[in-house]
Amino acid sequence: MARLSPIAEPSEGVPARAALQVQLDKGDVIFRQGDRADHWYEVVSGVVRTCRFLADGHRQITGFFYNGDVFGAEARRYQVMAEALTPVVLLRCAHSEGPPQSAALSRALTSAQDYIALFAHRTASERLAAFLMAIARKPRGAQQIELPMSRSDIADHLGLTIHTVSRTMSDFARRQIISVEDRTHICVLDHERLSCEAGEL
Amino acid sequence: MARLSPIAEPSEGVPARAALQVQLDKGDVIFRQGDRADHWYEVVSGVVRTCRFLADGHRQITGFFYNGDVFGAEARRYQVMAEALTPVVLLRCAHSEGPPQSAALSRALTSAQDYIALFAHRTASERLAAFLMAIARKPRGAQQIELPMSRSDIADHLGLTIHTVSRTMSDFARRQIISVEDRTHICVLDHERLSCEAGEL
DNA sequence: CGACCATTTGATGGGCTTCAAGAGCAGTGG
DNA sequence: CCACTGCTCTTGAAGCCCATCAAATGGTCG
Repeated sequence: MARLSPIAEPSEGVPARAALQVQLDKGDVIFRQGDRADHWYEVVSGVVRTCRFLADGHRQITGFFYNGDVFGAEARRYQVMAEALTPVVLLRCAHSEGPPQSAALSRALTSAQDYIALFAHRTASERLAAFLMAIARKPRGAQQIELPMSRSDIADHLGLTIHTVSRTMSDFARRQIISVEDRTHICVLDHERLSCEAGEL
Repeated sequence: MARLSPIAEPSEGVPARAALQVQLDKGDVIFRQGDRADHWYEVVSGVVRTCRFLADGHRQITGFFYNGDVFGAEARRYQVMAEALTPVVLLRCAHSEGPPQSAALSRALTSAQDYIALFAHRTASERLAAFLMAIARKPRGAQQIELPMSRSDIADHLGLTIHTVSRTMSDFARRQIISVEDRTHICVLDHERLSCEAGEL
């Protein structure tokens, strides 16, 4: 599963320190909920998802991580499980070599708070639109965006059912806000109306 | 408004450093959303609430903080506003004297994730029950719990309306799970059924 | 008392979940 | 090549939960 390459140079912002470049296949588990949190990661390429399982058995996808994103910056134990959604290349940094930068932690905290805002008092349309816009910002600016995650992943991320996600996606397509090429590729046809749907008036 | 006392000793876990003890009245603003985050705080006594305003004008109460809780550990700028819900005594630590412990940050991150879990796929009963149980754990173990926050605060914290909060509270009382003494005091009559309502089967 | 505010309670409607079924697609094997 | 299987995704119909609209109650303060 994991192929390790020798020492690699971490990206800017991260002080020089031992960082191992790790290569993983689609579906590989990076760490599990409850494991001792002895490393934190930065995505070089590919997409990672983190999720946790709730008391009632529901799955909560807490985030999708792209190039440059940091995850697993918890202290002590991981609060979530991390999996490779596509083949990925990661930089792995040991906590022993210094705590995860408080910069990384507070970035995580900020995104957690943004994520909370997504839930409160927001309709399915608002959630999905906000999600699509966030994804659209991620890679290059092309209006064609790739959704490496399943509908089920999106639903578990947005706190909806796959039915509602699918219905809302179809609704956006019907109204020419997006067009659905296939399951994993959509085009944003009208950024303005999409951001309007997201509630950013 | 703020009465500052000389140097005080921070609580365990926090290395010796300059910490100012601050005393505030009910309603005082501790910091505002967007302010430069130059201090972080630990509650000595009283209750603090943090909130942010969303694009649509809605208010989101992101947390209530009791004795020993840390808030305002953001880097750069505060993401939320903090207010004294009751008269409070706080320890105030400057960021300049070292970053907020990554311990404090990751505690904040953990509680943010717990908070997210509260939102996803949970009914009004589950949310309110979980909230009441969290509050009940906060001070001493007495079954009488105090709610220094208004129904509106609770609603904005749980992503519900005051109507639903009130209705659900009445429903719990009708079913003898809690009893409502007055607006700010309730008793938990049946912890087991309350935790059951919270979804912790 | 009377004004004001927070809270409670009732009635109605809308949005999302749930239940149910069908469509599209990859893999397997005859 | 084509059934057959299993999966994800889509779509339709019905019901429930919560927001909304509306009004009554209770407490505080002048």
